[in-house]
Amino acid sequence: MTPLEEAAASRRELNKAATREAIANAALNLLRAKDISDFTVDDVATAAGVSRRTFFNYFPSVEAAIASFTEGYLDSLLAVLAQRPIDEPVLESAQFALEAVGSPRDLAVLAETCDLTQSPQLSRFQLEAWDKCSTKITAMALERLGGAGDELYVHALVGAVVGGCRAAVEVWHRRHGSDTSPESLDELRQLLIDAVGHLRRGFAS
Amino acid sequence: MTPLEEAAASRRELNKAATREAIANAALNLLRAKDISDFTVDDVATAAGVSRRTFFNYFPSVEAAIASFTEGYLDSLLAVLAQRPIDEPVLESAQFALEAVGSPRDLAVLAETCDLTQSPQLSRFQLEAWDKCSTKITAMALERLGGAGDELYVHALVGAVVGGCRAAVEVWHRRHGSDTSPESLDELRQLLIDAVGHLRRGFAS
DNA sequence: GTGCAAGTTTGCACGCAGTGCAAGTTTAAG
DNA sequence: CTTAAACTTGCACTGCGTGCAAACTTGCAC
Repeated sequence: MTPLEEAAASRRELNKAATREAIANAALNLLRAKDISDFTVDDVATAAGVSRRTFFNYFPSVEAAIASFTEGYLDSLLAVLAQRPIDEPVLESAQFALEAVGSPRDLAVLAETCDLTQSPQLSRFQLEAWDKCSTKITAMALERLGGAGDELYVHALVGAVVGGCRAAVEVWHRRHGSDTSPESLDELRQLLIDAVGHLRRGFAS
Repeated sequence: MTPLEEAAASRRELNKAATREAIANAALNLLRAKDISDFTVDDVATAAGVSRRTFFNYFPSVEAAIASFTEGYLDSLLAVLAQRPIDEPVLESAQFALEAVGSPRDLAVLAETCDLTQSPQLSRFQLEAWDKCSTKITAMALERLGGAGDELYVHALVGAVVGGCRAAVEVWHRRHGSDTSPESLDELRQLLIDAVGHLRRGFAS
């Protein structure tokens, strides 16, 4: 276990991470089986092998547990983005990150949870995940520019990119529904890149 | 009362609309006075002069009542958009709508609720309001094009526009905080238009 | 008007969400 | 081994959101 990649790998941290994952997975599995309104926090906690109270030590609601997968994917995307050279145009960096992001597994879970998002409340948590991502990217971009860039320009650019990506996911979902086969996921990735491509090209219509 | 503007103005409809407004205003007034976690649905209902149960006949939560103002503003924007000529470029239509939208009152309330949005849950409902707006605009655009336009292109364009507008509101809020004076609101409107302007111009950096 | 049908408000009751608290259990470190 | 800090758990309590049925209001026809 390389200390650089698995920082802070004390037993405590490992246990916490494992518990968190167990809870999130338990929630996802239950959501796969039935509607979110047909099971309770108690059910998730029991399935994860922890008490109801412990569940709330990790997530404020079932919805938050589910949305943690979306957050995870977007955070890994952010990590790629953070390592791009400073002088690379932002939209190129975005396309690179979308292309590069790790195992198809992350993208697959994003796609699946997207399909499983039926309830309004869960939908709100998913929106929040995207919004948190926008905030982080904007902060990163502003920090990199060090006060050189126009505030509105940067915020609007990031907002547009993230908005475009959300649109791409929605288009994919309309077309493929719950199909998370590798080919389907390839198209999702392509749609994401194309959406950013439209931004690069500008909207002339 | 012109039947064209105030459609379905039966006594029933009027009463319902009045009650709805009373509840939303009661919620907003309470939020002005204290943190959202420091009052309950009961408080809002009492302030609005209805029973707790009736509150829930109109809104599923206090947050939804507050977010109804944002929805109202965005819907009025949508109404302007719907009346633009079909051949006008979308981004020009958007700028026109942002410029034209009615009384500064609507914009003022949007700005104020934005400043009052501290709690994560309220924030989620606000995000939902913007997202509903995206969905409606996209549906309108697709219907207008009648299958002629590229699905991804339209979705991405709308997503980018709405994302950019949200960014503009955030920038304004960072700069002006809770200042909803006419001059401040003028700058908000200008930021919104400039954000769409950046999209028209394309992001070249 | 009278009366009826449809829509609206309200109280009641129930299960569940989310949180503070304090007592128990596990881990890290001297 | 001991001790402090971190983590888990049970308990209790407030408030949310909803189904239901009884009142009440409105619209419409006779």
